Amino acid sequence: MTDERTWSIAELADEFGVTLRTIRFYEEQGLLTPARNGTRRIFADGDRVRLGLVLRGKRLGFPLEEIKKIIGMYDAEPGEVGQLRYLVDQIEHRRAELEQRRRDIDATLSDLAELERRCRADLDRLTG
Amino acid sequence: MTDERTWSIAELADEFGVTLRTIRFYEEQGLLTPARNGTRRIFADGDRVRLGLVLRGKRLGFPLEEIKKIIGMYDAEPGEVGQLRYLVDQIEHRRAELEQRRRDIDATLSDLAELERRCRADLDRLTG
DNA sequence: ACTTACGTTAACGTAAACGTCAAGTAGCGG
DNA sequence: CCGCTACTTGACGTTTACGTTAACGTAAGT
Repeated sequence: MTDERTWSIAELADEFGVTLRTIRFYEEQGLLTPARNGTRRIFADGDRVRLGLVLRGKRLGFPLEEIKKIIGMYDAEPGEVGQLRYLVDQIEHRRAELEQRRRDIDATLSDLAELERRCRADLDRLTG
Repeated sequence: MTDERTWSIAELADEFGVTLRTIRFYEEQGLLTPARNGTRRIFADGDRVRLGLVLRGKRLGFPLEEIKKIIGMYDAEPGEVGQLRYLVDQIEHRRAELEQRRRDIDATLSDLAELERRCRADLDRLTG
């Protein structure tokens, strides 16, 4: 059976290390769509997962608008053939983008490694 | 001999696909420090490299302030032992950050691959 | 001398992603 | 009923990273 547990806004904020304002803002932007009990927001497991995806996107430096599109791809209905082709196309696009990022990261890591090597050499020289 | 070629602001902007305003802004923020001929900016090879580093940092989603610190590490003087230790520390910090990013990228790529697999399966089913 | 190209500073405008009050509501223990 | 706690919706403020005029200088081509 599916996990029936739910969370309050404060619980989620606490768990993910964000503020209440942030979560409300994400809902306002259509990134989250929690249920309601009266006016109170009720977060189900799916909402939790989505928040995780949003924050992962943020760590990657994507703007929220981009993140929204990416997450949107996850829960798109199969729909018709044209939509599916379009979606596959989008996926390719994102993949290329991410692979470029990984190259940038690797280049930077390589630069940092070289820098660290030089630093350690200097340290060895200075401290004997 | 070192490459003595220089560039105008427009040449650099063109080469890197940014606006003049962007380059001027980067100078204002201390990310670039081109020489001058009167009021005109003269960019040497080092300035070009720095601009490349700035833009790579941007592709990675770092704010300019962070980028400034990172680039600052590249051309820090060896200096004293304490500074070197601090620098090595900083490098470690950045490295950890970047490695987290790479994990996020790999996770996302994996998600996208799974998504694409499902899309292609749907397409196969629909188109025979 | 006039235009065109290329450059300059100064200053105001803008969009994103929240922070930060302010003012109100809803439930619960005492 | 009182006060506390957790929650709500505005609404304005803030920072970052530039865009966008405005107003001007300079040097070359015709």
